[in-house]
Amino acid sequence: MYCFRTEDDLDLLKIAESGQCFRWNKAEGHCFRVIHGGHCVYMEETGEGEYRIDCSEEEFQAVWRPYLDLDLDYRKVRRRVKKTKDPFLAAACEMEKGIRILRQDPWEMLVSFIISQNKNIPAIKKSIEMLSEMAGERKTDRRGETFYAFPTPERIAGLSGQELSDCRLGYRCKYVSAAAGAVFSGSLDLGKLIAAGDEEALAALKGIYGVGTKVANCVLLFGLHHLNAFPVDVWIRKVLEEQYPGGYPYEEYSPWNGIYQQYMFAYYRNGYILTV
DNA sequence: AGGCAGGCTTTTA
DNA sequence: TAAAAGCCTGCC
Repeated sequence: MYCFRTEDDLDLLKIAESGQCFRWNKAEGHCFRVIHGGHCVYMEETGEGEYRIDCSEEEFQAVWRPYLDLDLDYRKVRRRVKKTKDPFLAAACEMEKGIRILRQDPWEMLVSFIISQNKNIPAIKKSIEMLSEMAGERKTDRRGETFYAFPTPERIAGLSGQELSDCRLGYRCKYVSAAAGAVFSGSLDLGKLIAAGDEEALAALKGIYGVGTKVANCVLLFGLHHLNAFPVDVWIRKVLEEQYPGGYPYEEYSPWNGIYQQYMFAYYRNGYILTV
């Protein structure tokens, strides 16, 4: 059991509902069961700014501290937005503070966001769990409960069309296969894209069959931690049309456009209340 | 060349 | 029945 404090933004519920992660599930009380790679922990906010994770300090430092992106000050990110100049984004930041951009596994994000197209979040989660059960390593968490690690590219590349279809992937089966093949064969090196420039990484991702601009930007932001990536989906498209008819000031918010995107996405989808 | 309509699996509300 | 953190193909 490891406990830590932070004065910075960290709202587990908001993160769980933010749409960037699909393997956070509510356990008892305000506790979340989080699967990340081959790890599974229970996380809980035990008091104002106080948190508890059922792992060793070594595991926290090595795995969960980077995962939660605790070394970036999100208060500082929010403070850049001036209420007088940009009331919509300022309100979004204030309402949705506590969201952070997790450092998730690039491969898992690639598959997850390929699956996400034309699905709602419960359906996305179900497919990911089925895929993990089908091809992921079976493990046991600290409470003795079974969980399945997200499958490797090799294991997914080895699944038959029928097996993928059984995970309710529908027409996305061939996309997932193509991605697994590209990563397993080495023609796509996701690790190398972490340090690559935004444009280069985006182009490499879009080279995969089934990956368009929107999915590629989600992988950039949530899998490769390119915090300036700005996925435009149907919700953000509406935000841009309604709130920024004269254009959105990307330059001004660089290199954190992706973080602001998350605030706006959550704010708008939750039914925003703009108080000027 | 670049833009647009139509189709695609399945689940959810 | 429509919509869901879309993308591909074919047509113009």
